[in-house]
Amino acid sequence: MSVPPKRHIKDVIYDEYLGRIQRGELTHNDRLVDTAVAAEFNVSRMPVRDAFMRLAHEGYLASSTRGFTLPELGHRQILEIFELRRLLEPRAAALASFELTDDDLKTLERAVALSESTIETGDISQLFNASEIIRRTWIMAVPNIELRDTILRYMAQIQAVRMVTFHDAASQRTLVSFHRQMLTAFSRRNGIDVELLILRFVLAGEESYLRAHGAHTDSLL
Amino acid sequence: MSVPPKRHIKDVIYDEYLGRIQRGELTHNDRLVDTAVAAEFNVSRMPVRDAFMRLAHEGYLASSTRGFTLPELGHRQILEIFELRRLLEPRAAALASFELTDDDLKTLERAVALSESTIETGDISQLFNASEIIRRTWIMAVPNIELRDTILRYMAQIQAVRMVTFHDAASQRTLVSFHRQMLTAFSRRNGIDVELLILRFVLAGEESYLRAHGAHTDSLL
DNA sequence: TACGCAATAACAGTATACAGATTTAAAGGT
DNA sequence: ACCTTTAAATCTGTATACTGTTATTGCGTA
Repeated sequence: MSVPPKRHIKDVIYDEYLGRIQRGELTHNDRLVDTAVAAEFNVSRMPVRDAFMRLAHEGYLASSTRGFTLPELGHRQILEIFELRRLLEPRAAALASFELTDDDLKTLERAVALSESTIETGDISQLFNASEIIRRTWIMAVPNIELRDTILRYMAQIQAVRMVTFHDAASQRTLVSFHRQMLTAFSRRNGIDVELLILRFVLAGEESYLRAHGAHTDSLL
Repeated sequence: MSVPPKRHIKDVIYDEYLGRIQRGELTHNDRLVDTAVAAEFNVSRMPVRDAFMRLAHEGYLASSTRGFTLPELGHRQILEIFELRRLLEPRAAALASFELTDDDLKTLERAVALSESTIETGDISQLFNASEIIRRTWIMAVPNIELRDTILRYMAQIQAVRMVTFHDAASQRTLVSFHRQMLTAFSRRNGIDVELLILRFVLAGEESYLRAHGAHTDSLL
């Protein structure tokens, strides 16, 4: 008989908030307090606490003496993670290129169309969405599970970088152009092209970030 | 006045057991039960539970319905982590090569001498120790903290691989030879040499593992 | 208005208690 | 002896209660 897999409360809460974080539904103003969330779910503080502590240890949340918030990544930390991405993502994407299903490619196609439409509309949040869909689609196709999980771990960095770069028109056009190129490379299941393209993509992201960061810190002087 | 940094019990327990695991002081026969450890430390179950759950989520322990044990890595998982190591460790070691202090190099020198002495004595546990010292020394010198933490996370794989390869005489000699070469490359602070050497080292480890694994599974037929 | 200080509130860490699940042990039947 | 069923022990998940620490608030003072 089909056993309802009896999920633990803490796992339900964990998944729920991991999803919210990864979909960018939380802002830096949100303060998560276990007692409040516990009341919301009609459970005790403990499973919520377990879930939040786990998210904090994994880097998705920052714990303070006053609840949990989104982590504030330092400039240095962001640059360090760019180095990790340069090492991991080209290879991972190349591996994924052989695994993407036709459905995945259709998803990519729709997301790329969405991405390109934002050039006209200037709708940043749609560009956010499109980027996220594209990224998740190929990452989920990475057959090396350990590699995939390692990449998934620095979601917070991706968000932080997007936050500071998406408002720059030049970076925006570059991004959309990369999206189109990714679709092409993935569609051809050309691992070599994908590997090089993703490397260039990460490097371009780093450049955009440095440019935006420089502009921002300059304005503070 | 100097504030004693008031460490939480759960963090003390976490550090204690992380150390024991990383030093290889636990075997697969050991079953860790929070109530038992709690009694040992004269604390309640909760902080011990927090510590063990964290270790489990980080991959250092496997949780079952009956306490925590060392994780049993599958063949596939071990191979996947070898791929991660190929991508990360050459670069990380190259970065570390510029950061190693003279003290670090002295430590490496002693460890390499210890490693070489095991060719005569055949003392496997000493080879274990030497490998661990060498590895930890250069990893701790990696200046990119995110990269370093990522590498430190798959300690369990390292242990598992050592376990199955160290009893093979050929693998043993190869390992000792690599240790000597690492000392040379690190001493010269030659990033290029180090990068290539570590790549070859990881590849050799993978070969040894596959050989040992093949021999083992063959014997089961 | 700005600053320092104490009272207060909010929250995480820890303790204890209990319930649910699962393995091990025991008992009984073939 | 061996399989099946039942009972007991064991351990985790969750709930509730308490404690300690730290941020916040509000008051008094310059």
